[in-house]
This record gives sequence, C-alpha cells and structure tokens, in this order.
Amino acid sequence: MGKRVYMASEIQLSSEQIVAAAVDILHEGGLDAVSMRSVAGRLGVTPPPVYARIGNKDALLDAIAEHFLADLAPDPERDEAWPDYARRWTQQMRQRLTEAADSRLFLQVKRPTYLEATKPLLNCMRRDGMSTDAAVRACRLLTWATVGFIAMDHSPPAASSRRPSRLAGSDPSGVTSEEIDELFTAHIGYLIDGIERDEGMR
Amino acid sequence: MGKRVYMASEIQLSSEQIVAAAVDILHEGGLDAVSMRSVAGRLGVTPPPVYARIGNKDALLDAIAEHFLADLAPDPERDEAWPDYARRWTQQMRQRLTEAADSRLFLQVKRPTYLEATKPLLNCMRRDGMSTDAAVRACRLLTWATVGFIAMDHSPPAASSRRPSRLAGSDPSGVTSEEIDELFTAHIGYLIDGIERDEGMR
DNA sequence: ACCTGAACACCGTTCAAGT
DNA sequence: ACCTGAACACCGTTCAAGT
Repeated sequence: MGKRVYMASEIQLSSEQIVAAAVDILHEGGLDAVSMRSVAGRLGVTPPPVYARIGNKDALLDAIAEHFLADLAPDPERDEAWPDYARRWTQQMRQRLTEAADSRLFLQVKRPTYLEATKPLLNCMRRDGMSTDAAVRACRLLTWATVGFIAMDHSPPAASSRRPSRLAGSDPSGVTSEEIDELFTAHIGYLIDGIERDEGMR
Repeated sequence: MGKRVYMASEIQLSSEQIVAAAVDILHEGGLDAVSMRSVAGRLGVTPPPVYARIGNKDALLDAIAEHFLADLAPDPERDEAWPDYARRWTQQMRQRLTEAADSRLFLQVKRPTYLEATKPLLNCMRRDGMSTDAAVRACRLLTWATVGFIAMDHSPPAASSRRPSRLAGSDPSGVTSEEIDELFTAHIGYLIDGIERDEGMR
C-alpha cells in the first residue's frame, strides 16, 4: 500500500508535445503521414494516451492548424492606414499557411480561431473609423480570400521550359511561383480597393 | 475449345458507371463514404475491376470532379458584356461546386479541367477586346476566387438565435446562407471591378 | 492512475487462383 | 479475358488487462 511499483514516466503527455510531434511528422512526410499511430510512435507511446489528451484525429488537426495561426500578426504601426496593414497581414497569413505545407488543415478550422487571428486587423480598421460591422465583414472577406487562394495553390512540381509571359497568371500551362505571388497581391489589392471605395461612399 | 464456360457479365464496367455509382454514394453518405470498396460494392463487383477501369482512388476523385464541372457554362448572350457574363459564370460555377457537396473534390483538380470549364468565359472576354494574356489571367483569378470561396464555406449546421445584422458577414458568430450569397457576390464584384479598371487604363 | 496489447471495422492496393 | 478471394500494410478508435 502506497508502494510505487509503476515504473513508466510520471509525466503525462502535454498537448504541446503532441502537436510538436505532429508538426515534425507533417514536415517530414506530409499531412498523410500524420496519423494517431505515427504521432504516438514518435512520442514513444501507444495511441490511447494520445486520445486521452487530444480527443481524436479531428481535434489533433485543429490543434495543428491553431499552432500555425498562433501569434499571427505583427501589430500595425501607429501611422499605418488599414489598407497598408491589411496587405501586410494577408501576406503574413499567406506565409504561415504556406509553412504548414498543406491547406487541407485550414479548411475545417473553426471560426473562433480565425477570429482570434484577425483581431489586430479588425482593431486597425476600427481605429481608422470603420464600423464594427463593416470591419468584421472586411476581415472575413480578406481571410476567406487568403485561405481560399492558398487552398487552390498546390505549387507546380517543377519549372518546365515555358515562354516568359508579360502578365502574371496568363500562361494556361501553369503558373510560376512569382506569378502566383503577383496574382495573390492583385487579388487582395482588388478586394481592398473595393472595400475602401464602399467605405468612401458611406 | 471455343466453348464458353465463363458465366459472368460480358459487359465491362464503364467509367461512366463507376462515376455514377460514386456520385450516388457521395450524395447519400458524403465524400468519406466514397471508397473503392463501396463503389465496387454498389456495382456488384469486387475492387479489382474498378481499378482496371479507373486506375486508383485519386483518378476516381478527379473523374467525380470532372463530372460536376462538365458542360458548366450557358454561353454568353450576343449582347452580354464580359463583366455580366463573368457574374453569371461564377454563380453557375459556385452552384455546381455546391451540388457536389464537398469542396475537397475541387482542390486537387488538374488545371486542364478548369481550363476547359473557363473556355466560354475566356472567349467572351476576348470577344470584348481583352488580350489573351489578360483574359487568361482574369479567368484564373475568378476561378481561384470561386473555388477558394466555396472551400471556405462549410455551411453552419443550424440557424441558432442570432440578432439580424445590417451588413453581410459582419456577425462574428457565424454567417447565414443569405449573407454568404452576398459575400460571394461582393467578392466577385470587387474582382471584376478591379479587372475592368485595369483594362480601362490599358 | 496511467499505460500496453490486442482487437474491431474499416481503408487503398495487389495478386494468385478460378472459370 | 475477366472476375473473385484473399492477403498486405495501413487507418481511427476502443477496451480489457497489466503494473
């Protein structure tokens, strides 16, 4: 009684450890390599402890997505107007999603996670005089456009021999990564222009 | 010799039959219910014949996506300017993707399939004086925006009690389907306005 | 209390064997 | 020639059993 026989580690798995292991596997073998078994294996453990901590596979994927969206935003400069900050913010968002290397992760993310990530952008818009309603709508448009764009952008495997084209995205045979950069910037630019114009005639 | 003993059906599986069976299963049980085994089973057959015809699971998913994108476009009216036709075309595209009920199908679609679907829009733009380069770029922007939007739009399960809001998409707790319609229309509208403006200063 | 081992019901895919 | 049955190597998930 009271005597300790159990020799295994006293320290329970933390969700941070689990997510870290999952992210390692994601970067090494892609999202399809991330399984409850592979994550457990990397932690030197069988699946049940992972289930006990994280719930199930969907919850694990959510947690991975949240990991990549955490602390997304560098706060706006004091003299930075919202359209400029929005350009910076969407580029930052795009970079984070690209680091995650698989857009499937972000298509089932719950709204509160995106809401958390948009907070600084929302505040910046309100600071510049937008109504809360208009700012929430603008943030949703920009978030959807960014994630949607990345979801469509499964980069072409290799740069084949193609004539250089004058206009980004105009070559039907594919798109280079520079062209994708320009397409993304143009896309976001059109949205910001439109939102700005709507605000102007408010 | 020459004597027929083999009693099974003489008719090989066609890919149309396979896709039709897969689409049935998709509508009944969702994309996760579509497996090589379930499709074979619905056709009263074991998996190998399905593999023989369609190749593998990825090819099946491609074929399903193509099914939903086939004959996408009602051709433009003779007096219909490209911005109006683009609005119609994107709405049509959106409707087809929504019918498919799972956007994952369209995120791995090969470029030629989208290229085929965009053809009438491309021709309409060229008819109205856009250069091929500009038209291809514009079509890609609109296609990416449409598919990306739908990919983000996993409709909320039920209409909970929420205050009505004046601006589409401005409620942080969720979006009603009417609001999503308006957000989509606004998004596409901003893009078309931007493209039109670029063309104007050409 | 926490973990392991093993199982259940599935996958995608392949292949020897039947007719 | 075309199909079936069975297998291989995986999944997500759960649960009795150990310590």
